[in-house]
Amino acid sequence: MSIVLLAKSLGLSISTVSRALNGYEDVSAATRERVVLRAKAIGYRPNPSARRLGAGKTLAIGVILPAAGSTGQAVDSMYSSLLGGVVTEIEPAGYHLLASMQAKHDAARETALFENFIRGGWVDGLLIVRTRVHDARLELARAAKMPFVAYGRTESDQPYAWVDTDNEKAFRLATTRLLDLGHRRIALINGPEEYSFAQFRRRGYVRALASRKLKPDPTWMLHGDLTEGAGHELCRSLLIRRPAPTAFVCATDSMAFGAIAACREAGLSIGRDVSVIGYGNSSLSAFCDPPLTTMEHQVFENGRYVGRALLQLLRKEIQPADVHYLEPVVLVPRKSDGPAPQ
Amino acid sequence: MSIVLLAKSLGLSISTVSRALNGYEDVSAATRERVVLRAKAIGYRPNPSARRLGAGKTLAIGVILPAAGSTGQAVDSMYSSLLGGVVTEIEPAGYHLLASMQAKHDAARETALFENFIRGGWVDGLLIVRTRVHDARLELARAAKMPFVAYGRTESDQPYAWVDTDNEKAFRLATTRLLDLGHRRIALINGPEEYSFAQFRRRGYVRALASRKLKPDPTWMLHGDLTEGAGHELCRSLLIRRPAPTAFVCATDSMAFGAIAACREAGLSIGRDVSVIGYGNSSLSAFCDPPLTTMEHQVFENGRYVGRALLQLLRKEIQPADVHYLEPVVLVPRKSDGPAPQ
DNA sequence: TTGCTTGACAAAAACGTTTTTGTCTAGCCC
DNA sequence: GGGCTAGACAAAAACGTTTTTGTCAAGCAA
Repeated sequence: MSIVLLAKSLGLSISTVSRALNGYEDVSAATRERVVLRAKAIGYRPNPSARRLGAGKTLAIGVILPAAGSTGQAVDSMYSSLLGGVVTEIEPAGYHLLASMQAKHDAARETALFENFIRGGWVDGLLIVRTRVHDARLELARAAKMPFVAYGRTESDQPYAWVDTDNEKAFRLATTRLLDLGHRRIALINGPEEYSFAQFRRRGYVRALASRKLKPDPTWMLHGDLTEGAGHELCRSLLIRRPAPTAFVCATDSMAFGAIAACREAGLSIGRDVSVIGYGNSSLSAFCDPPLTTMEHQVFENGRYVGRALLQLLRKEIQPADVHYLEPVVLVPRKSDGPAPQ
Repeated sequence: MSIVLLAKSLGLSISTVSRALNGYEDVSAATRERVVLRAKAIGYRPNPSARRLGAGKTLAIGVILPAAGSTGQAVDSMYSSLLGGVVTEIEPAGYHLLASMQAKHDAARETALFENFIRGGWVDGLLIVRTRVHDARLELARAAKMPFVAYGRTESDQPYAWVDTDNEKAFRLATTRLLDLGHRRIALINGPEEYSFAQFRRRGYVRALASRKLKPDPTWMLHGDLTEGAGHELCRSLLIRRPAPTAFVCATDSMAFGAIAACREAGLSIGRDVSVIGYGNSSLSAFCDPPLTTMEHQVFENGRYVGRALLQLLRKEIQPADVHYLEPVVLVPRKSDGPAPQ
């Protein structure tokens, strides 16, 4: 009954107070000021639930966090920074972030959860993270006319809003660097292949090889979870081949650390006998031994971009097709790679 | 108008339909079943906004994510797993997680944000993370009669619900292990001292020393951000002292990795010349070189515990004083520590 | 029979806003 | 002076539920 009291204390009608507070033009400047002042004075805060019902808006952006790895017991830590960036932008506009989580790596359950999210009227907009090559979520969101921004691209014949890292360029750069160092047997330790980022990375890797007339060997492009364990396992399986790779490009720093462990177990010196490049420029990468050559990835900033884009989409200031932000990628050279051994 | 249509299609009143769906006793079993069936058939989903307004509940749990480090540009990655655990539990009960973020390390702004969260009617309950020794947030939540669970203890004369790790025991175990290995000059590389966990860890360290009649030296207990950079810096400042420490107990694995880097730069062999113990059992700790001796910390599981406690508090099935869960801590011995050098 | 209780449902109020539509006055033009 | 417009505010409807209160018949005891 709060706005009622406020209106009463001002001798105005509820509607005038509401319109004054929401900045409508049909309230005189003097009245508006009086209302705003009094509202502040008595500490009036519009009830969000009532507001939502009245305006038909939820003032919330939804996101479904993907579980990391196959155990489903953790969330990829990258997302906390992404969400931090999003919240930083949407919070001042009065929006909040409604987080759900996908318990397991299960596309069907994920779709159901997603549909509930959309259809249930929980949110005004969506953040779709970790896109797949073919991603049913985009179609669902579109069908429900729910504004969204995808973090990562996907295959779609319709325009849609996306923010992505230039994965292809990143892996082209990394692979080219290794080629320039004289490596010819370069393996790719990639993430799960259903995710678009893995496809882009693979493409970058393949193109770098192709530009030197080298034929990429599919058995040297492996996929696994984005964990140290998977990196370790995949690297090991590559090292026992003859001839073995002399260099590894990894989908994340975590995988790179796993690969490094495997190389070390095989008695190889990192940066001399074998080269490893990671991705993400995690805070650790500068402090490990040897410091990891990796690719810089500004997750927090990307989150901010996503947040701004979502707000503009909600206000219909822009169209989905206007949101195509490809984060430039920078290689951070350190000591985990070096000239190819003879 | 959805429930209206559903009611109409059944020839029942809105109230009966509502009560049937919400499991009230004054609806006959037959009618209830008929309603539930039809609701499912026509895909009826109660509008959350209306529900919130009608019931005076928001069906949301609020959390304010603390920024990591002093830059405020990232969120501590630990929290994504904690939130994952919380969501896993509250989701099936129809609750969602509303996330906000604290842009900078600024207690005043944090309090304002927090108050808005509580007073604004955004949430039914709160998750208060990274508690301080004196934490204004608890008083605010209590004053607003908002149920909450604190992740981490604090100094308070009132009972409150908390879930915490046994930080004291963890650091007692770690320090004792080093003492057993013959170390006498053990330094503590701790987190920011305003946080309660840092106090508990310090206490564990001090008590372990005291139990061997060793007098803890305050200049050997340093505080810093929970980052590799801080761990590196603090460790360096300790290594130039004479006599220098032969062992380091660190507040997080990240700090430990930083400390290890500093030791290596000083030409020390980890596990031989110097011992380092971390905390958190991060996925990396098993794969680094040498594998890191650390303490196991089940963040996801703790999140689940928090989620369950929150639900029970909201349903008033338990009192805040009933929620006192101290996660047992286990030391995971690996290779980053060893006998004290002569 | 009367009165009371109980079971099953319905009517209506309440939740606190926003939005739509309405009213009234003053000013202006012809 | 009549009609029109614009400005400023008010009344009332709408949003879609939940909750409170009401109704009515059947059953039962005295």
